[in-house]
Amino acid sequence: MLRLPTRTIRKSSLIPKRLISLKGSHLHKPASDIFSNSSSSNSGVGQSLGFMKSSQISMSPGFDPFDRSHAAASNQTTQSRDVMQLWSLLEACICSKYYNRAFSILQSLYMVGSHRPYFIDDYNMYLESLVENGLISSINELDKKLSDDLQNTFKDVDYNDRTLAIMVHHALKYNHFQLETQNHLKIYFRMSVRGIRSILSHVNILTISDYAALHADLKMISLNDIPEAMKPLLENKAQERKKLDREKPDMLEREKVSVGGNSLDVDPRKIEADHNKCIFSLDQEVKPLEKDAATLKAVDTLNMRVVRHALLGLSLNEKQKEQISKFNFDANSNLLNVDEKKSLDFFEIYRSLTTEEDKSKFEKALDDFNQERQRALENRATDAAKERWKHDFEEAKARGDISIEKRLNVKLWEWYSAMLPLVKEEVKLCSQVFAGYANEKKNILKMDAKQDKARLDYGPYLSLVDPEKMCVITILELLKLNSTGGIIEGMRTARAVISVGKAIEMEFRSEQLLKSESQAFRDLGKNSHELKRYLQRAKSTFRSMKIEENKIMWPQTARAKIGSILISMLIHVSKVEVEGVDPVTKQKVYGEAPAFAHGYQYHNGSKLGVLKIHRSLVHQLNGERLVASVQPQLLPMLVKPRPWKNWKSGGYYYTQSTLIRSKDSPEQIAYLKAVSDANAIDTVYNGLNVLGETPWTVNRPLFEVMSRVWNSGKQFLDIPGVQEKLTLVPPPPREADPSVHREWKLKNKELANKFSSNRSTRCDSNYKLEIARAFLGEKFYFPHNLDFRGRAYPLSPHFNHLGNDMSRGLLLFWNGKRLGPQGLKWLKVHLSNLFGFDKASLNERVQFADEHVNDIKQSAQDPLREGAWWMTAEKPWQALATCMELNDAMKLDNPEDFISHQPVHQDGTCNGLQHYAALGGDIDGATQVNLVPNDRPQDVYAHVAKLVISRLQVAAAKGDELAMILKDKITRKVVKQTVMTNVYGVTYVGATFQIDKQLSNIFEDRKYSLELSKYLTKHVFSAVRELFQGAHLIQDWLGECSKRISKSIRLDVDEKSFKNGNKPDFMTSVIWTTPLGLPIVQPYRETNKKQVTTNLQTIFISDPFGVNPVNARRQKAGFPPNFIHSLDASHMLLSAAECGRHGLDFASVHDSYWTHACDVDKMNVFLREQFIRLHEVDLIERLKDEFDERYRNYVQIARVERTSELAKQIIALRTQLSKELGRQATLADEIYLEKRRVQMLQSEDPQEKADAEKMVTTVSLVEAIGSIEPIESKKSDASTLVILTPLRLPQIPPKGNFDVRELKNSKYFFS
Amino acid sequence: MPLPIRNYAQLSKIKHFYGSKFLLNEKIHDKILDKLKIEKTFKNPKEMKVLDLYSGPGQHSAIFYNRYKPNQYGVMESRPDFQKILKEQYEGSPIQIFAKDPYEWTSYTDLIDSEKRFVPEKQPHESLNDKFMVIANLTNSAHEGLLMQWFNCIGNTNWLQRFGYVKMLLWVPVSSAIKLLAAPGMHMRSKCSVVREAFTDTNLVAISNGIEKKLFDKNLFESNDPFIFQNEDTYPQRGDGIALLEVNPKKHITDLDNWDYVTKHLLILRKTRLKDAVESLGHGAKDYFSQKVEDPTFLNKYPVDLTNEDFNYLTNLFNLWPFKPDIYMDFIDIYQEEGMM
DNA sequence: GGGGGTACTAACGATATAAGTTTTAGTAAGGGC
DNA sequence: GCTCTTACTACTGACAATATCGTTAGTACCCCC
Repeated sequence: MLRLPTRTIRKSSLIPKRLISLKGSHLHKPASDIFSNSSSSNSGVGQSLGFMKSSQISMSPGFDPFDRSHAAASNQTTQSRDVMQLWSLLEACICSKYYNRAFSILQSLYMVGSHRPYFIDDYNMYLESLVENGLISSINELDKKLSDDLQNTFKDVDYNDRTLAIMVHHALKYNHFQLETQNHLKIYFRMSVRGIRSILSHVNILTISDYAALHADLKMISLNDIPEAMKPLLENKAQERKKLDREKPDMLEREKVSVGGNSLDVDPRKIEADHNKCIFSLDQEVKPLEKDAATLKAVDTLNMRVVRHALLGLSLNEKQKEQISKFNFDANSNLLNVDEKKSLDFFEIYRSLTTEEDKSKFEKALDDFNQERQRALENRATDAAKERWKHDFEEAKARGDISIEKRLNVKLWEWYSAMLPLVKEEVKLCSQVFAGYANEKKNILKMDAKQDKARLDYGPYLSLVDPEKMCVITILELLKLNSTGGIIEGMRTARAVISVGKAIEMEFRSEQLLKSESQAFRDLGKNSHELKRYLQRAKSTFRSMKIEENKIMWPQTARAKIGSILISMLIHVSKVEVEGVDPVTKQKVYGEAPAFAHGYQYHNGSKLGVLKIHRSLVHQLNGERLVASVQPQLLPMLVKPRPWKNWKSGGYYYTQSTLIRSKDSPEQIAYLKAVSDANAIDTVYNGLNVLGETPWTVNRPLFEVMSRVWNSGKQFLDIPGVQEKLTLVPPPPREADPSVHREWKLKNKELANKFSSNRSTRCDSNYKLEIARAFLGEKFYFPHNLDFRGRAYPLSPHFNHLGNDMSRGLLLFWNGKRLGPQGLKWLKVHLSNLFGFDKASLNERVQFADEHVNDIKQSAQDPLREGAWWMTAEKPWQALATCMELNDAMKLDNPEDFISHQPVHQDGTCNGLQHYAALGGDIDGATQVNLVPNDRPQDVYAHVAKLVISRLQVAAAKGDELAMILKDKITRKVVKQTVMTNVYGVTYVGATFQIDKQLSNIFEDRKYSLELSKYLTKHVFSAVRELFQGAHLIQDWLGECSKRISKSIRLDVDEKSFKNGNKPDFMTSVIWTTPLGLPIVQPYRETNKKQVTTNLQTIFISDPFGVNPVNARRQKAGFPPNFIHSLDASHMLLSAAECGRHGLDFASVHDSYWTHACDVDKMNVFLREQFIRLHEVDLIERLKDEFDERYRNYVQIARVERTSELAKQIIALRTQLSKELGRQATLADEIYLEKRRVQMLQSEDPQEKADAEKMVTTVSLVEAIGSIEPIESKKSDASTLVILTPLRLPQIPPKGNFDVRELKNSKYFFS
Repeated sequence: MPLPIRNYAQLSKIKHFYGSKFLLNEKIHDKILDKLKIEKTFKNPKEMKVLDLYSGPGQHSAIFYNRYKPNQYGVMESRPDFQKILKEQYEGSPIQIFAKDPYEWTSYTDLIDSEKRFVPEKQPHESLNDKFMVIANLTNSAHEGLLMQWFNCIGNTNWLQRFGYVKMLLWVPVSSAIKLLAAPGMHMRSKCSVVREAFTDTNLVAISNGIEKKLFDKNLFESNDPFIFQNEDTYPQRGDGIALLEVNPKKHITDLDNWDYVTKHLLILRKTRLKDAVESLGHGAKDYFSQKVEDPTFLNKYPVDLTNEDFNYLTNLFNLWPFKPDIYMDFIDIYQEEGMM
């Protein structure tokens, strides 16, 4: 039973602490005195973990979530949308060099008042482009342009230091030794707004030469003024110059490169040969990306040699040495090991190294090499695909191949070749239209005029990316989308056009980045190796800056439009050979048909636009390896991810990712940005960076087993077998009963569904395997970001440790650690857990493994033997990996000496319930989920099952028939899923369905089993409720809070919200701050989808920048589980950071934490400490305080009886108000008045304040009464009055007296 | 002895009408029957059998029975409040009450084939069955789907339509009547009106007052001369008006699957010239049809203007196309996938 | 020359579509104590 | 008379989309005063 020292008692003991921390006092020492260990030594953050700082920021009066900071320009939706569109169009026009149009867009932007303060950024972008593209031919011209623009056209705008940086950069294009130039420069520096350094900080405008000229030649700036990252480069440049002046550089001299202090002498002739070969191979295989790629290539070539020599300097065996010398270290031609023969197993080499010194040398070299490869990888994908098609095509042509079944790539090349001229023509037409736009339009034919009008819309976007690339992207995207969206042989048009548009945009972005990068660093060519380090650092500074700078996203409509243009061109040109049967002659007929066709399908009476892919092509696609078309942004990384520093800087190098995957919630981003800018969420970044920095590799033996299974094409474990084609049931005769027709339809739907889900899992497995193959022997990383509740996910979606058993089995930690005695034990426990034997004591689990030692051996040695033991595991692939690991270890004389790479998991027992139990203080509940120390793990599910059984027995005794039938059928398994999902707010129906899934195995009759399930669900729910009483009270409280919040109104509400009279749109979403300070905004709002006309059809999409009314239902249903998830996410990040700090490799799947076997004990200590740290504060109470603060002065709508005194007062007030207004007063008026009152109350002016206190509004009347509960009415008829009341949240439910600190010694908390 | 008939005041006391609407004026029912002259089809009404689906309170059933004294008159009603009043009124009378759900196909097979409590006479599909008629009230807007399915059943000659071309008197919402009766070229022309045109001769027998005639084919009111009754004689009074349709099934083509595919798809692009609209029928359809259709002006028509004859013609061509797509693949399987990104 | 009105067009909103029907919550009524 | 249960009807975001039509708002042009 629950003992109830009420929350108030507990609260009083907490008050002093809370008061201090609320004030943000530095005096407050973490309560870590209790644990004198290192866990809270993390300076600064301390006990508050970030919550206080962050929550204060996001509630401060100056913070407006709908301000432009997140890309919206003001709280007026339409305006922000306009700004966004103008921006993206501006960018597109500038990049396409449509400067006239760009200028007129600037003028439009200038008109948007709220945008004014930021306008100069846009102008700078324009100016920079003018300068870079040589459209300004003298210093004076630029001066004149600037003064014209800023003094006349854009009067109210001032330049900033960035503008000046552009001016400086421009001036330095001319001979800077001339006095005039120098004078200009001096003037610019004098004009500086925030000092010379501020001008010079624009490393993405000023080049090294610029810095060099200013510093070395003109002595206008001192070295200290130059940004840190640039200094070494500059110094080097200076030296180089000197050298250049002195003598011609000696090529041979520079072949002496040193790595890690080891000087390597190399035969110069050999290197020269390498060099040539390399250039040759580059020219042959891959077309240079851009004109200055040649320069980069030289660097790479040098780098290659460095890497090779570094590697050869290690103590390796002969075979390895030979492999290394044969391996082509050119990053571009060795993106990934597509061809296994050529590949080098870095992991194998690394593993064979014996000394730490060798290892670290090796890793250094590998990292250098991988830096280049990562760059190439992120930038070369489309070219690579195209080259492959071309290659296959030419090969086929050489062979004289004319077979009907052309190789896929040959076809693709043909389409590409046919499509390219069309695209080029269209691009040309677009630029003609723009030329016309400049000279004022002239009248043409009506049809053309319409088309041209459309071109004005999409033209700027279409001119940004090389037509060749656009063709490739279009083709690849469409192939990739085959059979998505439930369409059997095709895809949804809407998705296709958006995907293509998005892919074009992505390509544009990374191309931009690369282009500006190589531009910025173009003067740094042939340099020594040390410099590369600096260069890399400078580049990454540069990149981060560039990426962050980019706030522009193309509007969905623009994506859709260019996507549809490209797709319709492809539809037009792509043909496949087809065969059919003439229905009359029954002869085979051959012909040609479009490969893609646009059409429609109905679903529930609504139309759906589809792009069908021709059958003959679909067949071919099934056989192909499509790995080539995986976007590099979706692959693991070869180097450590860019660490998270702020909300949009982290992850891949050439692609922007945001900290939170927000699906179109500007509100969420605004909160995130505010706290990120205030550095209030560093704990989050820390945790996330630990996850990203864990190096992984592929488990080769396991891969080989899978590979064999895969190639057999047969179904195996969770890999579905190859399936030829979908065969549907023939239709029943026409006159068959309608029910038969219905059955037939259902049957076919089911078949199709099974087919496509099989296809997609097989396809998905294929992706996984192919990616794994490509990463065999590599060292790689998973960049992570968060979902909106703060849960971490790897960015690379196909292959990662969150994937299914197969993906997980394939992954190993790159780093190895000696097992030691505990490690061996944990490895065995791990195996036992993977078999589902996880509710026994640790010793029993070890014993389990020991008992199966022969099975382990056999599984490891002959995994594909019929009926091998590992296949019977709950998670077979991981079990096999562990068997192999154990087997290898046991081969040693002392298995404890084994260097283990296998991640060992520790899973929370129903983690959601663990958090609930801690929040609610349920002793029973806490015991059941192992928060309380015990000598063996508790099994909640079994316990609930027991409770259910006893309930049923009681009911059965009373003669309840259903109970009698069920009472012997209840097992742990029946209730498991329901108990688990109960925490996540599963609905009654959902739970019934889950239980039915279990019961239908026992009971034949579907209807009957459903009835039983319904009945049983009730009992399971109440059993869980009983066991976790406190937890459920909290769940209810959370639900009630979110319901009230999402039905509340902000005082400065938009008038538009009241367009439905007294039934306003509710705009308030539930927002809270996690213990780590991450603000969570529930993104559940009504979607406002609109039709957008494209070339093919209209598509139905939502505008991501709209601020729509909240979806109260989802807000309510989502909050309790989301809150818990935000806690488990916080716990995970805290644990990650802690593990990282202690040098553990760490990974997590939400509530399953992974580390090396030997570190499990340490990790367990950390994670328990962090859990305690998290829950030491009364989180619920803090949440209520936060809500009270955040939603202070919000009002809600209620109904009271008209006969009540309050109602009479309000009616009187309203009558009076109406009289004053001369019209019927509305709720909006009342809110306005209340807003005035609140504002005046906060006024500095004592008179005003006094007035406000006297002021009476309808809300203040309610406030005076206090509670309206006695007169509140649920009915909505004439007897009730609709009134506004202040938002009040319900009282916090009492808390049980479980003390979370007991957890410290509970070894089964996670196990 | 005639069956008792309750009046409007009595019947409107019923608690729930489940979204259905009924004409509850005895006199008007009589006038409508006068107008219908079902004797023309049922030469000897005393030999006929009538199945009255969703009969509601059964006022019209009793009126019909009193007038024609058919061989068998069954009402099928599943809604408790109606069942209750039917039982009170007609239990033990010649009107048989079947407490089954007319929505369920099994209700019919059970009633007719298993229980054999109501067995209509099967007649060849040549002319209207003169021994069996269906009356139904599908005025609940939720039943519109069922209405359309029943029309499909005429095409498939299954369900009650397996007993021959069975005349149906259907009470439907005015909106459904407009949809079904739309002629080529009209605003509301859609597949279901093509279905009606293809499988039946349908007349508008009676309709609520206050309906704009221009929503119907302009000839319809002249040729059918529907009886116009007052909304006040219906219950519940709120909601849109209702209409009575007389549906007479007729001979039609049997290649329904292809016909269905062609019609359905072409009517999506109802205002796109046929030459372009056909492309949505499959890969390369435009080429095929441009080549096969002989009359060049035909391809310049709009799908919305086509008659059922035209659709039959196109279906025929489609059927002869060697590269036609698999029409049975023309569906979407449930919404799956889409992970997080 | 200016203002007002008209004509045209873009833009937005509404509606129908097909044809097994579908959750889920909230409210009203009814029945049992 | 009260509370609890049941059943019906109201939700509709999964008409998880699109073609078409009608209306409105905006703009340009012309004519008249």
